[in-house]
Amino acid sequence: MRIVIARCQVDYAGRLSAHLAEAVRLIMVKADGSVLVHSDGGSYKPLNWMSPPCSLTVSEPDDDSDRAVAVWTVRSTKTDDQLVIRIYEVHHDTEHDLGVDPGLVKDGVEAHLQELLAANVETFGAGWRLIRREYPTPIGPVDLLCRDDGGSAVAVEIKRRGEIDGVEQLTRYLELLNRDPHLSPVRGVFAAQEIKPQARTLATDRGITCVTVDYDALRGIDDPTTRLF
Amino acid sequence: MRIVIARCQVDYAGRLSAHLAEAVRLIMVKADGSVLVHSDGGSYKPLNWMSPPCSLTVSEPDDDSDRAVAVWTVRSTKTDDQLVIRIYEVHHDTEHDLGVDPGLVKDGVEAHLQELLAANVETFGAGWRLIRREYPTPIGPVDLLCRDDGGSAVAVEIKRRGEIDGVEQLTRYLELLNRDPHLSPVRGVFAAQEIKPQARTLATDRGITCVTVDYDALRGIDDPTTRLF
DNA sequence: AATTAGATCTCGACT
DNA sequence: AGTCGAGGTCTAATT
Repeated sequence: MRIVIARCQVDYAGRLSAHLAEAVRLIMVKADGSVLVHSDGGSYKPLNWMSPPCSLTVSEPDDDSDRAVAVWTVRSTKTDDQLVIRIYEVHHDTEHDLGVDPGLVKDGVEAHLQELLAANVETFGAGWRLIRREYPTPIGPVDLLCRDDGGSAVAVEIKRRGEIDGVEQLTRYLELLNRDPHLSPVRGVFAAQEIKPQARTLATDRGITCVTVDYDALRGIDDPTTRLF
Repeated sequence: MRIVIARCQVDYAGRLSAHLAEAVRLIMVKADGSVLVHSDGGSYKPLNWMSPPCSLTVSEPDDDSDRAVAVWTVRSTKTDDQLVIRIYEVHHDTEHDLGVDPGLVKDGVEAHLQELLAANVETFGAGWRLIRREYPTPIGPVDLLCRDDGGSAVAVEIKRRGEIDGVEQLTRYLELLNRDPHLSPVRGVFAAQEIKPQARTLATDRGITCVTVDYDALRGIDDPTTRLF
């Protein structure tokens, strides 16, 4: 990885055109040839960048009036996207061998939440039983199909964050499931770590029960010895 | 901006939990306190990060058996998100004053395309007139509502890249607009710089006309003196 | 503050 | 290879 701190001007042309006026920025050139231009603030997103696969060519300015000490042109190999970096003053330029990264390990995503809830359907109520996970319907699988203590079918939609589109999705599933005489009547449960007020209102209005799930507590129930990493 | 190249191990706990095993990585600390951890590949997205506002505290490892030379804890000020970076070996550590960035200037976005097409509806055909931009419907505004040379109403949906969901959106608008006896029959035009084959097929199947727009040419028509930056 | 829609979205899974 | 959905989405405009 090459790290350059330089006064530069950047132009991107591709899916859109974007321009960065002359200023001091960090230019990161990764081992795969990708280039990132960062300012000293903002978000984790670079101001400008080129994704791999791409190639970097260094040249001198065409125009003698151009004060640039170097012009970097980064071209995408797949598309005709192009990033032109005019470098006016180099403050820092180092190269580092980072080696291969073992990569990120994630925990806590929706799939794991579904897994935990499937193994602990009594979270929704005593006497609940799981019919199956990913119960198929013509428009896609329902996260969980259960029977409550009274033997009634319940479709459960699980989200990390419960928003309005999740309620819409569950509503569509319920409409289809209720056409099946073996299941009908099927009611709905909307389960999420956090449910937005608007989503809760819509769900309640449609007779859907909202359940906020404590992920850590649930993981504790599932296996009290489980600890992070 | 502080640039550190170090052998490190990273743990994030917040909306999810994520872990990075020990390896050499770039750690970027921006002026606003935000922290980015990059590997020598992948995309512009860091492996792990903390968005501002947040604070960084440096400590020594609690456990004597921990070989770490330093432990950085980055805490979000707003949420209880936390990033813990255990540093085992520092390869590089420099600080740079970048100053304030003038910021990115974009050109070529959908809004500008809509503006240009509104001013040049004859792009779609001779004799076309604009009824109005952002013509309201109960499910949101249609980009352009026009009348063609024969006086028939035409709804125009504009996208930078025409994909299938854009055709679906236009279809919903057309269904609503055609309920209005003052407008009906209303036909549709799907305009984009680039239209995906699947979107084109669906549009054609529904009697929607596809128009690919040359943004640069259109800008030239609108004002021949206009040049980028 | 909350909501909506776009993003050079990115990223992964699945077909 | 294309399509679909989720994201620690982020971001900005709008209500």
